[in-house]
Amino acid sequence: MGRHSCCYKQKLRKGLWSPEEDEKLLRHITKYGHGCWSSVPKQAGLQRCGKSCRLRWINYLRPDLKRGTFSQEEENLIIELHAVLGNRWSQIAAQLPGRTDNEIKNLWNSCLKKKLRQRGIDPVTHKPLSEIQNNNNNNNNNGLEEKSQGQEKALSNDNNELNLLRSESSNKSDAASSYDHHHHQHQQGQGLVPTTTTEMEGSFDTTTRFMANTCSDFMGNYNNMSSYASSSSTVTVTDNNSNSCCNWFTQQTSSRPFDINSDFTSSSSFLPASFCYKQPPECLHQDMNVKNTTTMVSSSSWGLVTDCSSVSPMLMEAEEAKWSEYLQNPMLMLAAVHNNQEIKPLPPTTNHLVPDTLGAMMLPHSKHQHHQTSQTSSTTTFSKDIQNLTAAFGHI
DNA sequence: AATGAAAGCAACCGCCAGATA
DNA sequence: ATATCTGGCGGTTGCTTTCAT
Repeated sequence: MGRHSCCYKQKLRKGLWSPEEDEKLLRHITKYGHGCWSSVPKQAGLQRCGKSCRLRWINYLRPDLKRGTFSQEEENLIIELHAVLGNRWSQIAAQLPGRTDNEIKNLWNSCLKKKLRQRGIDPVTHKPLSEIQNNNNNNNNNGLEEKSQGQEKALSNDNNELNLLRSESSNKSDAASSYDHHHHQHQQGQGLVPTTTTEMEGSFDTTTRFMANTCSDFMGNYNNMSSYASSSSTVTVTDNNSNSCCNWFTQQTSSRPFDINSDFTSSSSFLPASFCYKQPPECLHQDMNVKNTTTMVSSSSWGLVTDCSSVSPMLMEAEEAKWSEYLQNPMLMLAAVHNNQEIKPLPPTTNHLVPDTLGAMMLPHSKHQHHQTSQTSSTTTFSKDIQNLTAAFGHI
């Protein structure tokens, strides 16, 4: 139990991936999709287990990965999300496009925990350390509390942390200012919450920003464009009617063993049609200069031509958000908590949509589609995905 | 320059849940 | 109903790089 059958097989390579292996895997997945991961290594000619291939793709080869150092805003977001979600790294990662759960987990364990302790905040409970010590002194029987550190207790202290984060953000670096500037543009482009623009012009209001981002998530993984906007090669495309928006960007791949960007943009045979667009959809207005003739689209941008107007009221009334939405969009919960709104217990059944940061449309065998499509070939499902994309964009 | 410690990071391990045979 | 397979997640390990002495 616990060990996958593929791991029993002999002669499977372990350890670091070579560039040749990366290229094999990348070529295979971009051409056929991953389909059943257990069959990927055989089809791709790799001496690896499917699990290893999956991990390598998710954590390193995915074309929508951002990489690079985390911005101050990203760190703050992670801290706040951790206060709400605990060690649910995948859910936290879902709120940070281009970041992997592994990356965030590493950051947390190696850096953020330490930072919080230095600020006098317990990284587990998100409470002030002094308070924790007092509790320990007053009540030695705190084992249960430690274990249940849960979210309500963490949330009750969230304001402390928020204040700290806000004060830190008020002294944010130039880079962070740039980040906000771009984010502001993004917000305007989205036309989501009217109050957002005003608030963004003032102090950094995380909750407002989260809500805006959450709206984007809710409408199809179009989220956190600001993180892409921090890239010098970002192209923002907005719809003047404020009902749809788009952010076209080129991938930054400087830290990679080989230049995926150049591969993707210069070698059409290496790239499936759905990955590459020669030009943005005609219905969109391009308001920034394009540095590359070929533009990559983040998988998290799939479905970004959406009508947000139907969602904003829901977000503006977080109290109407059901638990399924809280689970789906933790920022909704965070926003509700910040507004002192009641969060009712989890209903017995939740039938929520789960955002897939990779984009279920792009990769045919996401968790929620896998079993529906497992009977069909990966080629067929990929074709369907392209059809979906065509439907979403009108044309490719 | 050498060396040990610390930090950063990639990858593996073990477990779980859902789907399928 | 049960066993098996598979994808996914969080915890952990171990290697590499950076830093301090």
